[in-house]
Order: sequence, then structure tokens, then C-alpha cells
Amino acid sequence: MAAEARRGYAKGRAKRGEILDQAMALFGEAGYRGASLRVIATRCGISHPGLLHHFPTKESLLLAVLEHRDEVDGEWLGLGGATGVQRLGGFAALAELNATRRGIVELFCVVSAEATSADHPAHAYFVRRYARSVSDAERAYAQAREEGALRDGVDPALAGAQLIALMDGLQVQWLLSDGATDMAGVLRAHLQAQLTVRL
Amino acid sequence: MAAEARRGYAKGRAKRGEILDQAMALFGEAGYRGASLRVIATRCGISHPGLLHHFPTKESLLLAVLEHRDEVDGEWLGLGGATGVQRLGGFAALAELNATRRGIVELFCVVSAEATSADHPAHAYFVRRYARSVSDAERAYAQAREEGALRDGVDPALAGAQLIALMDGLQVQWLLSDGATDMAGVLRAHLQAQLTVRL
DNA sequence: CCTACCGATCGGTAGG
DNA sequence: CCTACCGATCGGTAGG
Repeated sequence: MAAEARRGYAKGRAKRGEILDQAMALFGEAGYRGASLRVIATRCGISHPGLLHHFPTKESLLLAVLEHRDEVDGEWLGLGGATGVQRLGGFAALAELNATRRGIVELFCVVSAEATSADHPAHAYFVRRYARSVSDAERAYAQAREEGALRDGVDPALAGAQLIALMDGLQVQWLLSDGATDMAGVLRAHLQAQLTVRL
Repeated sequence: MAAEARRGYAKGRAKRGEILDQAMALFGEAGYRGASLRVIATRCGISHPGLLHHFPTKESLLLAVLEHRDEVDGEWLGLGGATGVQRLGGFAALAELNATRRGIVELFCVVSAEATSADHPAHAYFVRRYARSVSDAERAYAQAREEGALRDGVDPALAGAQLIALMDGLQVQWLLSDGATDMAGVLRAHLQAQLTVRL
């Protein structure tokens, strides 16, 4: 009985994870508005009211997908103990990892663009996310300056916004060129030109 | 009779232009998939079959909107006679102009992200558009090099992809920050760091 | 340019 | 988790 209950919960959690994966893929392919609960549910082998048992609304599903990604990727940036230069290199390393995960790149590229509309359900999420990304980059530059590794004339605030913008724009080019754009290479060249030491 | 015919054609052309303007705005607000012909038609004061009299399908309307923008903005870049440095400055000037036209920025930001899907009706359009933008930027850098205005270590091909990526990424940040991001300022700082002369 | 309609699909609910 | 259904909305067509 206890074993059955545990198996039951485990099965529910597994299905929940499967829904998050399939939803991430379809939100990336078609955007939030273009994706339908029925298609996501079918890909998980359940009906769409079955999906709504796990996530009560389409909006809650989108937010769960975004939060799930942040949990999984949270350790990639903002790691304590690293030098500023290492943290800047981490942005390029993240781009390198992303080049192996088209679904995730599509998700953030397509949904962040959709979410520039003030009435989009993920608008507040992306406003917060960009503010944090830009300030993370800015702090990494400021730390590199303290380490004497930053070239004169590079302003951490400007450079932070620049770095995040560059990463986003490269993702669009990478998706449109079917993977031909070397995101990490372009990023490393950009960072190298701002630093006095090798990356 | 000739006058009446001329007035009739003029009215048709005016309505066509009104449809293109309203379609541009709604495609930007809601994306291609999220925009509906009925809403666009209502904003123009006609029924949606009325709209379909001017543009036979939703897809043809989207492509007409994109081509209309290219015609209007075509002269901003690729102007003959300018120096490479002036043409690079033109990219920043375009960003400055775009900061006064939220609807146009939304259109390209949202629809280009949607169009990364291979089955999107504007996919081929954006693949072509990016290839041309990147090579325009690349040629401007190569020209600046010939003028002796480009710093050592700046590779025109890399720098071209970088500049276009930066412009796109800044547009997302500008839209999400409700106009607080200084697109032209960040771009000018980026260009200035690559040049040996004042912009 | 219109009204009226087509079949398809949407997110969500009822009731089990 | 299911079937069956709700009202709303979609792009496009018929016929005028």
C-alpha cells in the first residue's frame, strides 16, 4: 500500500516532467500563443483535460516551464568563488552548451520576443530575467576590472547590456542559419577584445 | 469618368496602405500567429472578407507588410558614396530612428523570432534578410579597414555578425525596458571601440 | 466592399 | 486520468 502510493506519486512526477519537456519544445516551435494544450497532451500520450489536471491553465504551464529551466540552468552563472574573467568566460561556455540544445534556445528566443507585449503572461518574468542577466554581466565586468583584466574605456554597465544583447541576437542568427553561426566563437572574440588577459 | 476612376483607384490604394499600417502594428503586438484578420480589418473600418479583397491570404498580407517596410527603409543602409565609417555610423543612426518607432521594432523582433521555425511563412524572407544584413555590415567594416580606420584584430566577418546580433538583442531589451535602453548609445560605444577615428 | 456561412481548433469545464 | 461538451474565435469561401 505504501509502495503503491509511492509508485503512484513517482508516476505523477514523471508525467509532470514529461509534460514540461514537451511543452518547452512546442512553446519553442510555435510560441506561447501558437502552441495548443491538445498537441502537447497528445505528445505526452494523454488527453488535454488530463494535462490540465497537472497544470490548471495554459499560463501556469508556461510559467512552470520557464521556472523549470531556471532551476536546471541556475548553477551555470553566478557561481561563487570564480574570478570575474572566469565568469565572463562562463557566458561563452553557456552559449557553447546552448548550441547543443536547440529546443531551449527556441523557447527563450521566441517567448521572450512574444513577451515584450505588456499583456503577455510571461512579460513580468522576462522583465525580471533581463534585469538580472544584465546586472550579472555588469558585476562580472566590474570584478574583472578589480582584477586588472579589463581594458581601459570598457564601461561595466554598457558592456553588460552589450554582452546580453549579443547573446540574444546570436541565438536568432544561429536558429535562422540552422546552427551555422558560431555563437561561442563570436562571443569569445567579443570578450577577448575587452580583456587584457587570455580568456 | 476618368476622374472618378482615378479617385476610385486612389481610394483603393489608400485603404491598402491603411491595412498595411494596421497589420504591421498587430503583427508586432501579437505576432503573425496571434494576430487575426478580423481585428486588423476592424481597425481599418472594414469586414475581414473586405480585407481579403486586398490581400487574398493572411500569409500574403504578412509578406506585403515586410516588403513595404524594406521599400520605405531601403535607403537607410547601403547608400552609395559614403565612407565605411559613415556606413557603420548609419547602423547607430538607424537604431536612433527605430527608438521613435516602437511598432516597427516590435514587428521585426517578434516576427523574426517566430520565423526561426522552418515552416513559418516568413522563414525564407528572414533567412535572406539576415544574410544580407550581416554581409552589409561586413562590407562596411572591410571598407573602414581600407580607410585605415579599423583597429588591428577586428575581423570584418566576425564584427559584421556581431553588429547585427547586437542590434537585435538591444531591441528586445529596449522593448522589455519600455524604451529605457539606449540602443544607439550602446551601439556607438561598441563601434567606437573598434575604430581608430571618432564616429 | 457586404452578410452569412463553412469546418477546424482553441482553452477550459462538467461529471464521472 | 477519461469522454463529452461549452462558447469563442480562427482563415477562408459563397454569393451577391
